[in-house]
Formats: sequence, C-alpha cells, structure tokens
Amino acid sequence: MERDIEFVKEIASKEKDFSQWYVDVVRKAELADYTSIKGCMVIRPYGYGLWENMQSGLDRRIKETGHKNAYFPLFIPESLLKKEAEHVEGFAPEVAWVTYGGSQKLEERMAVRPTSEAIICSLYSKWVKSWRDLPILLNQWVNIVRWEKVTRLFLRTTEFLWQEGHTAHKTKQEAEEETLKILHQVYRDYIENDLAIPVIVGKKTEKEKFAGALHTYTLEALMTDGKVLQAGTSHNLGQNFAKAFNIKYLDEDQQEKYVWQTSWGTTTRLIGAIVMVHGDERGLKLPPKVAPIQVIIVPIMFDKTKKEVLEKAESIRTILKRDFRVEIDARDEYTPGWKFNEWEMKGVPLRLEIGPKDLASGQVVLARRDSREKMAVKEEKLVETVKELLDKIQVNLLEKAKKFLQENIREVSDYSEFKEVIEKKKGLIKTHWCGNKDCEDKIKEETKASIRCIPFEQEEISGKCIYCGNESSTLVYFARAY
RNA sequence: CGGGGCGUAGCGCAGUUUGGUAAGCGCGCUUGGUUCGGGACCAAGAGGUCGGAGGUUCAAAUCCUCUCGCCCCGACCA
Repeated sequence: MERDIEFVKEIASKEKDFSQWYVDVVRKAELADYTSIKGCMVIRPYGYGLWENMQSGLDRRIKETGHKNAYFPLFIPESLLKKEAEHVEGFAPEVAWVTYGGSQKLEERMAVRPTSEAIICSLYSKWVKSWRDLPILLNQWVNIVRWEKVTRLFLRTTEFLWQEGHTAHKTKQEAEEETLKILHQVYRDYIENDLAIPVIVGKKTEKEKFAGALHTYTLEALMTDGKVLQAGTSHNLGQNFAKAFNIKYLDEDQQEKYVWQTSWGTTTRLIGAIVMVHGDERGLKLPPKVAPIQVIIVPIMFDKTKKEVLEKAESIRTILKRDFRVEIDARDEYTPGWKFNEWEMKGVPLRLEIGPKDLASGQVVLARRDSREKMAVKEEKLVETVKELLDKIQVNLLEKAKKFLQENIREVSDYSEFKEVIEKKKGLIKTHWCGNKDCEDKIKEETKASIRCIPFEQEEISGKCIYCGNESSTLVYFARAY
C-alpha cells in the first residue's frame, strides 16, 4: 500500500505545484477539459453529474424557502444595462456585446448577460403594481458570460453556469431578512452540509461589494493552499435598482412606493472549491452527498470464478441501487489495482471489492476514499454499513476542512507580522480595521490580501487598525483570494 | 492588459543552438493470447507534417514576421 505513491506521477505534486495539481486533477478526473474556444471549458459528464447533484441540493433549499424558478433572456439591450449607473460601471469591462443579427447591424447592441439584474428588473417594473404583488421570489439556473482576461478551469471562465435569485419586497426590513435567509438557511446550509466546506460568513466592505448593491453578504471558504475562495454572495440591493427601473407599487396606505430588492448567486466555481478543499495527492475526494458515483463496485475476476463474481456484483448493485448511486466497473482490460487508483483519483467515496474469497465467506470488502481504510463486511450488513460509511465520510470531510480552517485563522495585531503571515503561512488573518478605504487599498497593494469579510460575530473588544493604528471597533478577515 | 514560460501522435517528452533520410521515445490506443485481491505480460499493428498563417531558402519542426491557445506571476472579477 505504500508503494502506490508512484501512481501519483500522473498528477503534479499538490505540495510543490498546487496550480498544476489542480488542473491535473480536474482534467484527469474528467470533470472538465479545455476547448478550442478561448476561456471556455467543457464540463464533462462526470463533472456535469456532480453539478447536477449540487444543483438538486441547492434547488431544493431555494424552493423550500419559497422561491420559484423562471427563465429570463440571455440578451440584455444596452439601454437596460445602463440604467443603474454603478452597476454598468462595475460590469462594463467584462461584457460581451452582440452587434449583428445575421448580416444586419443591430440598432442597439445587446449584452450577453453578465448577470441579470437589469433584464429582470425591467420585467419586475411591469409586474409590480400593488402591495399584493409582493414579494416576488424568483431564481434562475443559467449560463453567464464575462469576458475575463485570465481564465482557470471552474474558477474563472468566460462562460459559466450559476443560479441567480432575484427578489422584490415591500420593506427594507423584509429585503434584509431575505438576504440573510439566503446566506444562512440556503447557502451556508448547502455548502457546509452537502459540499462539506466550512465557510466564514459576513459582510463585504464597500470596496468589495456588488456593483449597485446597498451591501453584500458573502461566504468565504479556505482552500488547502491557503487562499480563500468566495463561495457565494447575497446582495441587499436596497432601492437602487427599483429607482433606476421604476419598480413601484401602491401600498395599503395609498402611497406609491419603490420596492426593496435582493439578488444572490452561486456558481460552478463551487466545483473548483470541492477540488481544492478536499482533494489530495491521489486526486479528488467527493463528498458523498454530491458524488456522481457513491459506491464503485470492482469485481475481482479470475478465470474460474469470473461468472459467479460478476453475478454477485450485479445482485449487490441491484440492492444498493435502491439507496445509493452505484456502478460496477467490470472492464476486462484493466486490473483491479488500476481500477482502484482510477476511482480514487475520481474521488468516489466508497469502493466495494468482491472476489472469490468474499463469495466463499459471504462478505465484501469496502474501502473508504477519505481514510483509505479497508474492511470486510458481511453481506447482510452491507446496506446499513454503506449508509453509515457514507455518512461518516461526509462528516469526516467537513470536520477535516473545519479543522484546517480553524488552524489557519490567525489573530494578528502587528502589520509586519501581518505581512509575514500572509506571505509565509497564508490562510486568514483576523484583525482590526478602522473602516477607511485608504487602509484597505494600501494593504491590498502591499500584501495582495483583501478584506474577505466583516464577520457577524463581532467580539466586544476594540483594537487598533492593523494599518494606520487608529482606534477600531471592526474585526475583519484578510486573505489572499482566488 | 503587463512580465515570464510553453505549444512536435490521445498524454508526457526528445529533436530546434549548428536548416539537409530524425518524425523519434515512453505511456496510452487497436488486434490476438495469457492475466486480474493496489496501475500485469507477450506478440503484431495503427497513429503526427511539428499550434496556425505568411516569408527566407535548392531545402524549414529548426531561421524571420504575424497570429492563436495554454500555464505561472501581477492588475480585474464569481
């Protein structure tokens, strides 16, 4: 079992070259591949299966909290996009424009949606007349185009998939509650429980907030290379868009009022997070709840016993299929050892080995991807054991990631120490910030670390700004980010 | 978009300095056979015009120009 280190030669060392390791894992595990279109990747069946499972967990939560799915146009006329000034400004550099329809030049060019606030707001203004029309709670699963200069598989591509929720409410209070509900009840619950990724939640600074929002809440996840990835955002749009798009209703008190809005999104980027949070030298480790294959059955096929073993494998599959996503790898051309490595690289949580010896003793062998532990299990206990193990793996992945996160949050109060920690240890730094954008900018400039969020849990202690030394009552997390 | 690196068979690479029977290696792939409890072995095969375009030359993977893409580091973002 120790000599299998050599297998890893197919993927770069995670320790030595994290970026290359990431690309290797994504490609060798067949999650995605490059295409001949600049900045655009293809999500392969295995990766898309993962995305579908991720979608279903999140979609369920979105619906449970009262939202419905809809679909809005891909194209957004320039005039609409321009209505909210801060919003356009924020997205202008990365908008792809359609200027021709067939051979005819368009009167007005159209943006390929970089996000859908503009188009959706234009419709909300039609739909909302009375306080009885509110709230509007919609979500859509769509593709998005942002003309990025630098791309990385899943983390930043020209086209990507996401869900974006857009809601309109009567009161400021209600919109704020919605924003927080999405953050905690939907996103945090989903990311921690389904993806096994612990997050730090909080508010973005003015500098980092969404273009056009009142304020933005965020979920930040720590990757195992010490960099932080924004896992999702939930924006309180206030009345900025309502005013720009004229979304008004007649309230019970006979007054015409602007609605209060929110928007929120998560993307296929989360797939990258799963890779970078759970993966190891041997490849992917998928959380059981979203793994396209939860149990892979590898029959050990000796000539004389092949038939019986395959039959048994098939009957086991039939039993497990009722509760789990399970497949058999009965390919003749690969040896069991090859398959073990292959499926481990692809992150399948549990492997079930069945050979003549097992047949004779009425058992199978189960091997965990997370701990690489192997155990024999009696057939009659199989279903409950598999269930138990998958649950354990799910928990274990989260616990491990939590531990890593905790170990990599450091409280620092001295700027030179700050610089050293960011440079050498990476991870998150918890410290005080005076609230001044100049300090924020300078720190970013000098250390490449940005304020990831202002956590909700503000301790009662005051301190001094890490940069300027002025009194501060705001605790923040700094980190280098993807 | 700035700095650096790289594009030769599906993947990983050699060949480029010194243009000329070097289109070559390993893995993978195909066929047949033996195998199968942690990346099996034997035999026989298929496959590239050297990222693309243009140029220099008797002759270009090799020299020149332009161009496209990818990776890394920065600025921007989910």
